[in-house]
Formats: sequence, structure tokens, C-alpha cells
Amino acid sequence: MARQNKSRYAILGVLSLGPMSGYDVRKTIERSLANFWSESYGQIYPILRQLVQEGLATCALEHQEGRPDRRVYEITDAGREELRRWLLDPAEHDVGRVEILLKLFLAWQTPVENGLEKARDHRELHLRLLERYAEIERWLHEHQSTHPGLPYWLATLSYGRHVSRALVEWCDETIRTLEGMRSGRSEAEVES
Amino acid sequence: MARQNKSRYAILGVLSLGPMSGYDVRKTIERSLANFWSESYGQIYPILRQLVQEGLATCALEHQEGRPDRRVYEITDAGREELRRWLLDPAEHDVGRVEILLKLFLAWQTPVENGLEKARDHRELHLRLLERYAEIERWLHEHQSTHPGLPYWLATLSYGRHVSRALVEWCDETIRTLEGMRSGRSEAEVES
DNA sequence: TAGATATATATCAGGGAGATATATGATGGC
DNA sequence: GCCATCATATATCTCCCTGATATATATCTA
Repeated sequence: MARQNKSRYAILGVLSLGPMSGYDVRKTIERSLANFWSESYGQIYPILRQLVQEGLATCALEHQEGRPDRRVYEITDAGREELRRWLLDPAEHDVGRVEILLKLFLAWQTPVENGLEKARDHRELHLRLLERYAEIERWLHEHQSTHPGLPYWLATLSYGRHVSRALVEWCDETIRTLEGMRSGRSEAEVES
Repeated sequence: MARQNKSRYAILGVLSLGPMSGYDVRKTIERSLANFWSESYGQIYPILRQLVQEGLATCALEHQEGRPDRRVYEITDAGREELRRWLLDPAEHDVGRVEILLKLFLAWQTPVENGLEKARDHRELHLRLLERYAEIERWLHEHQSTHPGLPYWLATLSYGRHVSRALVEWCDETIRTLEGMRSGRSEAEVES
């Protein structure tokens, strides 16, 4: 059985924020969903055409001076209904792939310093993310203070902050553990 | 440019734990990496053949009574070297897709109760995960107490615990926020 | 004036997941 | 005793999805 196409709903969701072109859909996702979602053009353009075919969106060609023509897509009532149905469905949890954990799981085959490097890099990454979340939050309070979506948007930001704070702590813990092992020697070093 | 094939390294990594069949590779991943990695047969079988072709693994046919023949794959020295090289490379961070956040981001278009349900479900999910992590930790201490990989394996478990604990807190926070909004009415309810 | 960046649409190769097909033995419930 | 289910074992297919690339043109910048 074909598993369901989530890009469809992500794109429909973005169209629910206002009429826009495929290019705008991409930009919107990069600007507002980038911390937990992404879509590529390879999905966006074919799906937009499909949505029109299914009556979930309409398409209007807009001529522009100097720039390529825009195909402006607009969600229909049927599209809003389809989106709402999906929003009410329980969210599926996707474990995904965490490359740093795969590398760490196998890292006993390498010098301890390798694991330490991974943990330090990861710590930096989440500190940067925390800064980004803070910036976005400031921007939201300044520019979207009256939008009914604000509490939900802040909640998605808070998710990221909770995760990143927890992972900075995890990195600290892991660095302490590995530093405690550095005095001895790893398997890899004993071999060589 | 073709992005690199991570399944290759995951499978090579599993083979570094001991010789095994494609079926065993799958089982091993499900038993020990399932919390942060997955591989499907659609990847495993073709990649194993490819690894043999590249000299990173060898294959021996094992006849069995009553059961299908086993193709037992074993990592070579070249394979270990290739794996080690990858383990030393910095880990890439993949944002991935978090469906619950996409739904929550758009949830202002639905009744508040919908967001609450999502948050409550998510809370349950992470409480279950925390129990699973505790079980695995007990098992590791009992059965792998002397393996040089133990500190690393415990670190990957700790990662999961940190994330899940943080997300249970996030759910509590989100539930409090949404419950505070329930007294009023959502956009969707005002419309109808 | 050359190069980067933005606007705009479109497609392809490859990575990857999940389902399914095929065969057989063991296990367990009714 | 029979049926269902699960474990062993290999293999393949469809669909989803990403990242790269192609193609134009306008503006901005060094």
C-alpha cells in the first residue's frame, strides 16, 4: 500500500496561508517551517499541478514585466476541507536517522578523541540553533503579535528550544564521560 | 552530484559487529539501532552485493536443513578501513520532518481541542519511549557490562532520554497554554 | 563588466521506505 | 489435529523525496 504523501498536505497547508506561486511555496517553507520541515521543487511543482487537477487549488497565470510569468495557486474550499481533515488526524511519529548517534554507536572502534570531537561539534550546533530560535521569537512578537496562529507558532519554537537545551546538556554529559576515558586507551589505539 | 549513501555505512557498521546474513543485518538494526536508525530490505540486499563487488565484504553460501540457504557476509580489512574513514568524518545534521509540528503550526485553523489532543498523544509517546530506554539500559548493564562499546551505547540511550524528558516538559507547557485558550473560542469555531 | 543573488519553472538520477512475493519450519491456541 | 502466526531467509517493486541541474532574465555589487 502506498504510504500517504505528506508533501501534499504541507503544500496545501502553505497555500492555506495565502495564494502563491511554487517559488513562493518553497520560500515560505524555508522562512517559516525550516526548523522542522522541508520541501524540494521536485515535489512542489508536480504536486501543485496535481492539486489543481483534484480541485483542491486553482491556478492563475500572471504576466510580469521583465520576470518570468507566475503561476499563482490558490486553495479552494475543497482544499481547505481536505487540509482540515488531515490536521485532525493523529500525527505519525517518524524516528528518522540521527547520523551522530550511528557514528557514536560504532565509535569504540576509533580513538576517544573522535567521539569527543563529535560531541563538541554537536554542542556548537545546538547553541547556534538556540540563537536562531531566539531571533525568530523576537521577530514573531514584533511582526505577528495579533495573528491567531501566534501561540501555535511559539509552541513549535518552544519544541526546538526544549530539544536543543536538552542536547547541549547531553553533549556536556557525554564530553565528561569520554574525557574520563581518555586517560586509558581505546581499542583502536591498542591495536595499532 | 550524488549525495552519499548512508545506508552503505550503516550496513558496513553492522557487519563490523560480526559476520551475518541480510536478514540478520535487518534484525540487528531493529534490535540495537531502532531508536535512531532504520534500514529496509530494499536497501540491504542490493548494498550487500555491492559491498562484495567493491571488496569491502565477502560472501559465503551456507546450506541449512529445512531453512533457506544463508548468504553470510563478512567485512574485510578494506571494509573496516572504509568504515573507519566514515566514522572520523563529521556527522551531518538532518533537520528531518516533524509531522506534529507541521500540524501544530497550522492548528489555529482547527478547534483548540485538536492541538490539545496532539500534545497529549505526544506526551504518551515519549513516556513510552522513556520506559523502553530504561529497559534497554538494564539489559545492557546485565549482558554487555564488559564490552568496550558500552559507554558509547549508553551515550546513545542518554540522548534519547534527554530528548524525551525535554519533550514531555514541552507537552506539559503546550497543554497549559492551549487549555488557557480553551475558555475563548478558536477561529474555526467562530466561523461555524 | 563580471559575478552573485533573486525571480521563476521544470525535470532527472539516485536514495530510501514499505509492501509484497515466495518458501519452509516451529510454536501455540482452540 | 488444524489453523494462524511468527521466525528464517532472499528478493523486488512502487512510490516518496532530495539535491542537482537546466533555462531565462533582472538587479545589485565589487
